[in-house]
Amino acid sequence: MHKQEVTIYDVAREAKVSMATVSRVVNGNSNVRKETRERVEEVIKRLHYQPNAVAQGLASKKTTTVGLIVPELTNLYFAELSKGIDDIALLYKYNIIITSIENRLMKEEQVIQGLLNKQVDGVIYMSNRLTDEAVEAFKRTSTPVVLAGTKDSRTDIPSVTIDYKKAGTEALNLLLNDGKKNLALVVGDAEAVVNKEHRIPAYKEFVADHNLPERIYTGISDYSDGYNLYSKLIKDGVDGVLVTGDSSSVGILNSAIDAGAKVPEDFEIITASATQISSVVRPALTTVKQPLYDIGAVAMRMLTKLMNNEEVEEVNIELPYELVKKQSTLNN
Amino acid sequence: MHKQEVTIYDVAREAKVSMATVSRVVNGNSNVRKETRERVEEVIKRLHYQPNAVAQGLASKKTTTVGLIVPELTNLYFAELSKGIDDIALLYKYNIIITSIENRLMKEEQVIQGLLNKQVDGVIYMSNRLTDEAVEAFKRTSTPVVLAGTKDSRTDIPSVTIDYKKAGTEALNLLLNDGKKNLALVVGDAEAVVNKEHRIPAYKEFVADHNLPERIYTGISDYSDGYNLYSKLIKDGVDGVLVTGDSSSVGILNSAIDAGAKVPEDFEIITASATQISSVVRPALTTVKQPLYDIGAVAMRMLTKLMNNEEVEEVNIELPYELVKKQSTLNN
DNA sequence: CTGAAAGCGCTAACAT
DNA sequence: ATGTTAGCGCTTTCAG
Repeated sequence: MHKQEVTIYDVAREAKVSMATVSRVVNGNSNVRKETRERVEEVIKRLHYQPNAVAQGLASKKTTTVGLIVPELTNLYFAELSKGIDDIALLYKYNIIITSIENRLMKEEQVIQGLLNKQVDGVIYMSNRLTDEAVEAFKRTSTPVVLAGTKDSRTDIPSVTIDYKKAGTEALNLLLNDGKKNLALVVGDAEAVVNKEHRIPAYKEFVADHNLPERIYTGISDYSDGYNLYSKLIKDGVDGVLVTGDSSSVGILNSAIDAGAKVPEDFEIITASATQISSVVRPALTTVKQPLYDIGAVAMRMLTKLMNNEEVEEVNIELPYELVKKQSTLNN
Repeated sequence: MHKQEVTIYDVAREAKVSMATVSRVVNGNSNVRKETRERVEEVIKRLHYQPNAVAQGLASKKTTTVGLIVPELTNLYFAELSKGIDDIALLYKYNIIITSIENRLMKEEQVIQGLLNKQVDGVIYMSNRLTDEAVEAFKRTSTPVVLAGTKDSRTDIPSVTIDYKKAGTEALNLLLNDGKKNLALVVGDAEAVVNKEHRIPAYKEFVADHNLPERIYTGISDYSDGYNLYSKLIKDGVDGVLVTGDSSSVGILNSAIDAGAKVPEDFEIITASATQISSVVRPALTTVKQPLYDIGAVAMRMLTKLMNNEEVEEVNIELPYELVKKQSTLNN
């Protein structure tokens, strides 16, 4: 922030009107005579006047900025969500302050507080692990918050998701139909709400219903986690896996290939979150295709309504997903 | 932005000091007696006072916010750069406003102006195509700007990059040493500074020096571009390619595999920007491994110095890269 | 339709 | 070490 050459005051003086009138012109207030407006606009252009958004924010109590909280920047899952958010934000002229919470230099509540101190008009939270502290912080503030790709059972925070439980069950059914009898669930963070309350219960229910052994592997988050897990899966006799993470599913796949396994004949893989990564590997992975872009876009749209105190009929939106059958399953 | 319950004034009254003293405490100014400080801190805690960053910004002319300009959000190349930036930004307590310019709803200069209006303390620009308008905007402002992963010959804007020319030559040499004689260069945006002024000239020089045919394919940006290009490459007799994009190189690879080509025996591929994508495919791609995280981190560090009016010895930094030999080349 | 004036919440001289 | 006093640049009643 450096010297601001031209202020609203300069424009007012030059156009021989008051600051108030310039402000009206800048903000498109209709209560300005045509000639006055044109005169002011001419001066604005001539002087290259640009309003100071910080001063506007202080005076109006609106910053036209929203905060984004994401677990990690280098994850295509969140990047695709963010793109949906970004497009809608642009449409409604909001800027985005993005904060990742992978770096443990700052606690999550501090990150949220920092955003609130910056007076963001709203927040979109995308971490799948909604901590108690975060929930507390969200409850304390009157700033609207929307969860994208995650939900919370403790509260009524608005959210946009898919039906994770149904999607999981559907995927497991595909594996079962392909004749696989030893189905495992591979998850990253077992405490993540979506896993804990949706995917894991869905899996447990499924194997119980079908009299199958229960094999849940947790803490498998990245490529190498997945790669290293494969041998254990084989040792346990697993012949079909539903993997929540994208990179980890690819790790398992490559490990299987390297071990000479035949995918999908001997071993089937389905990933529960499809991004670019899972579509470029060979054999291509069968995936639960979540409408990531749409989840982000709908979440941001909902946030604009909330920030505008508009009526929002449904605050917990579930979007449709698709089970896309590729070559990592037999698809009988 | 909603009702702010507690202001600095409330704290001052409650602690029986002036606003100035509270401000000093909040900002860690040492000119406060220990007991006073503690009393103020107690009140701050008790009242849950949080400074309003917008007001601070207006009064101090510093927003502790930097703007990031990236071509697209869903590209791991930029995500990895951003991660380096983010980590250093966190360290120095800067927030990040991220703006992508893929959406043509707004012209680039408007995006930049928007950032400037928000009074960001600095800008990091990552688009590989630095337009004249952007350069003009950067020249007009006194807000520091650093280019990350790109440079500009028209101006002296600080930048952090690698030696693209040298890296390209080295990669081409590898292909040549493997016995390939019909080497192609596959680029995305031919007008991108890095391509136009570094990679393409390096390639032209190389093929001229070695009496090889010159085959440059431009406009190949994403996976399907790459996938579709392969047949043309084969028709042209190409047996080795250096590909600037990550997704497009994977597209070429998969297309080659699908066509039954033997990689690397019949056809070699090197990608000039390694991200996660190029390492999970099989055969794994030989890559020019750019230190993306470091480029981002160094750029952000440089920006902190610039924002702080500190001395910066070298404003055009080149970081070391590495040619990582994988299975898409013979590596003789 | 336009202007005057009072802030928004905080920082930064300048005094003391 | 602490308080006083101006603003920072803009929006927003409230008059007229």
